Parts: sequence; structure tokens; C-alpha cells
Amino acid sequence: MSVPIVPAQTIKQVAPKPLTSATVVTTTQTQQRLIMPATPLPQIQPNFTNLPPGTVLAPAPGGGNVGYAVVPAQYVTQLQQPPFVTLSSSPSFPASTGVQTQARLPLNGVSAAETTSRPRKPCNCTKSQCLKLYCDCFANGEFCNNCNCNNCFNNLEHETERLKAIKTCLDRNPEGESDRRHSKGCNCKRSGCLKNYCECYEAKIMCSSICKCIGCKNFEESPERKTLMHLADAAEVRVQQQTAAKTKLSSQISDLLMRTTPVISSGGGRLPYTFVTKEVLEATCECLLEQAKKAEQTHQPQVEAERLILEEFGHCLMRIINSAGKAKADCASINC
DNA sequence: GAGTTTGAAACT
DNA sequence: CAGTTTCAAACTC
Repeated sequence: MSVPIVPAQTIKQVAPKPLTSATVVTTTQTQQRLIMPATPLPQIQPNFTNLPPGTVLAPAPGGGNVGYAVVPAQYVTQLQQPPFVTLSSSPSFPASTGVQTQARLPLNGVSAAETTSRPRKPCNCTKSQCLKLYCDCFANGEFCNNCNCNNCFNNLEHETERLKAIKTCLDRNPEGESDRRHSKGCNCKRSGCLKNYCECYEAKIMCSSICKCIGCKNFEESPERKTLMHLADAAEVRVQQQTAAKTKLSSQISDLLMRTTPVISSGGGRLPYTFVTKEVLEATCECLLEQAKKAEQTHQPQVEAERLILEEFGHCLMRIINSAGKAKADCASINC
């Protein structure tokens, strides 16, 4: 998983890479933080206006825009006073601590995944070193973290290479990538713009006149799109109903565990029948009914419907038995 | 899980 | 700018 960029003010603690002689500087503004590199990188002069959101820049010590370290904002401490802190001397940044490990720690009570509106999937890049826009993490201005990529350079350990790659990208596409993506439209030819290959469809927006797609079916009145939407909605409702039924069954079982003292023989293998109460039965029936509805809505043949229902019944029974067994074990362990 | 398809990004 | 290649994700079997 990659490290999402979040507003710096949501962060209490920081897990930056231990940088020798590096200095963190807070800006007077809100979301961005400045971090000075240990080594100036004079060859790199990023365009300040076009960096990904959350990117932070810092001039090297000594004044002037000599060199920069570009890091996601959450790597940098939310510093109030004083405005200048030397990382290497700060007790907050133990030199032995790895960046990527700490980056996953909950920050200010909020984990990294929770601080972003769209948790990104881990990338699987093998050849791009995660330094090209093929890499979703890099394209979104994020470090790779918990990804499955090989030979990854999209991290603080390869800051120089990363900076060069950012500069190359900016040279190639002076506009910000995320802005550009939806102002350029798609070029789909075979997907009908109704699969996730299509950037518009993936972003859940209609194709527009700026797209150059062929055979587009991703427009408001498209019957194919409507059918797809209905199917997706129906599937979502089914999943929600099933989840609700299962949650209710679990809740009934755990509720029962809380307020009953099952009759358990000390050495016998029999489980207490008292777990099968009216409430548990009702919840079980709801689960079975949901399976029946699901089979009906997906037009399953009767044999398959029966199989699904029986399977669900088996699952319900197993959960009741497991709960009863657990209660028995718990009870035995406290000699009740 | 392996192989195929797809379209954006990168390259020429 | 157009055509081609590379790439990683989406998809299918």
C-alpha cells in the first residue's frame, strides 16, 4: 500500500527518514511543510506550482532554492513552536527507526488509511521502478508503502532518483497530472468505456466531448450503462442485506453468551442446547431467506437455490456450534 | 494463478 | 503530431 497524502495539520507525530543535518521548517500556511535535504541537489529545480498535492519542498540551508527534498506531508511533524527544529537532534525522530514502518503507525489517533478519502491499492510495478506515471502511487504523488513492487525507487531512500523522475514528469506534462487526467478525456477503443480500463468510467464520470473514445457507451442515456448501474446497485443491496443478516445472527449469539449461563457438563462432549433460542432461530431464518432472495434475483435454478440455502444453513449452524463451543471452553478455563 | 486484453504513458 | 512500444491494471478462464 502506498502512503497517502494528507493535510499536515491532521498529524501529531512524524516518522520521517532520519536525515543527517536536515532541518524541518514549518510554513505559516496550512497543509504543507518544508524539509531541508541533508545534501543540496542543485541540479533539481522543481516547478513549485505543479507538484502533487501535499508535496513539500524545502530550500537547502544557507538560503536560496539550492536543493529540495520532496516528501508527502505526513512524514513531517506538525510543529507549532519553535518554527525551526533540527531533525537529527530531536528526540522525536530516533535515528534507528525506519520510515516506512513508522509511516503506517496511527497518527494522532488516525491511521494513514483513514486519513485519505480513497485508500490506494498497493501497486505491483516491476519495471518502472515506480518512478513513472504507470505507477499509481507515484502518479498520485505518494510514496510506495506496503506495495508489491520490485526494485522500487519511490521512497525516501531514493530521493535523488525520485526527484529527477518528478522533474522529468513535470517537463513532459507541465499541468498537474490529476488535473490533466480528467481534462483530457479517455481514448478507449474496445471497452465501450464501460470497464475500468476507461479512466472516465473508473472515476465514475460520464465521457464528454473532450474524450476521443470510439464506441462509447458511457453517457447519461446509454441503456448499457443503465443496465450496468442497475446490476451494480442490486448487487450492492444484496451484499448489504446479507451482511446485515449475518451481523444480526452474530449479535444474537454474542448477546446470548452475555446473558445466559449454559448448562455444560464437565466432561461430556455435548453442547448446550440453550444457544438455540427464538432470537437465534429468527436470525438464522433471515440468513436463509437472504440466500433464497439472492438465488431468485440471480435466476438460479431450483437445485442451485436449495444448495445455496442449505450451505448457508450449515454456516449458521457452525457459527452457533462454534460460539457454544467457545463458551464451553471459556467456562472450563475459569472453572465454572 | 496464468494468460489475455486494454488503454495510458513513454518513446521514436 | 503520429505511430509504436512499454507498462501495469483489469479482466477472463
